[in-house]
Amino acid sequence: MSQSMSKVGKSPAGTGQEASVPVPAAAGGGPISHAIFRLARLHRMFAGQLLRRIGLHPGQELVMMHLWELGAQRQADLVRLLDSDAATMTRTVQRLEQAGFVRRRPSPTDKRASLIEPTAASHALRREVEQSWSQLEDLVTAGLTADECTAALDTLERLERNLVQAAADPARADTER
Amino acid sequence: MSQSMSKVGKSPAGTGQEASVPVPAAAGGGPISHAIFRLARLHRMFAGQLLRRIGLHPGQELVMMHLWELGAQRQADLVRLLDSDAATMTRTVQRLEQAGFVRRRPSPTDKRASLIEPTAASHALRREVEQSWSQLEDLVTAGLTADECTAALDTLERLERNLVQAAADPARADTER
DNA sequence: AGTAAATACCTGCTCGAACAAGTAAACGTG
DNA sequence: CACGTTTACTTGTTCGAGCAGGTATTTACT
Repeated sequence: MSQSMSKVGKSPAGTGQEASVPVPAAAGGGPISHAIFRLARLHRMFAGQLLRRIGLHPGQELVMMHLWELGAQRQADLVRLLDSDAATMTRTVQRLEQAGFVRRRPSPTDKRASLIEPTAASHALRREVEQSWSQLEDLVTAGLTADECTAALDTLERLERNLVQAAADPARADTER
Repeated sequence: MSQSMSKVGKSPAGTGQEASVPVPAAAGGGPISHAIFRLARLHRMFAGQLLRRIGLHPGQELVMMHLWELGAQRQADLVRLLDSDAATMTRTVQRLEQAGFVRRRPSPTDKRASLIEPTAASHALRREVEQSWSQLEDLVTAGLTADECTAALDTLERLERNLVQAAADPARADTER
């Protein structure tokens, strides 16, 4: 957390013009991009903060949530579920295993794969993780009405959709149809 | 990029109900948080994609932009400007130096500090970096009217402000006044 | 059956992010 | 001037993320 948490309340209060946190200058081009960047940073920081108390590192909680909800999964399934990377998943699972939150069992049908399942010990964390998530949600949506939340969600998803589409398009645009 | 870019267009087209990308399940609690998470991920992915072609790693471009705009800075100033970490900055600067985009000069007034300045070689990148930023901005705001952009920016900043405040508050709430 | 291609994982490497310590220089105050 | 504190940076470690191979298996096709 180092910096961020301590010196976040910048504005000398009065100008009423500056945004809220860092980059007063170089952000000129790409205000939205920059806002996404800052929001994401703060968000990750808080999530990390919350998770740290539980004993998980950011990212691991997503794996656990999926395992708790869907039961044993192969790593490849987790990769697809989290839209993550096979290499990252290998190491994340190794660490979760070493931490005792997860266990590996060879797949009965595929000698290449192994099934990852949550341990009994991990279930003790579930409530805390879910609580942290809703706590984070409360923080970020503080002072927003239900309607405003919906609107915010729409906005976020709209931006997301743009990027998703941009990720799919580039090749097409003429192959498209 | 691995996964994300390739299998991003999920929905079998027709249900019209599912959001757009990963986590169909475990996201229940904290829809906004989750949306922020996904958007940030995609956004970082694109930024990384763009920067990679230029020869910079995500994060380094921000340092360079500040240096180009403000001229030589001490590491401590960069840390404050980017709201980053001193340790991270040390290594980022080392890598930028090694890559030839930055040079160190001992501060004339403070033997502890060194001034970081952009090299001539780095200036060749400036245009490309700025172009990439606006390209990313275009992608993310595709199909949005100016008003919608403003609204989106407001939303993002609203959420950001909530987190900023939450970072400042915890101790207070009674000390507040 | 026999071979080429796709899959499931693993390992090594670079990088940013964050925490913990540690060193050296600059300050502040008595 | 001496003493304690703050400041500027460095180094070491863990972790997620992403890229580039590398090895068993499984599958698809001829």
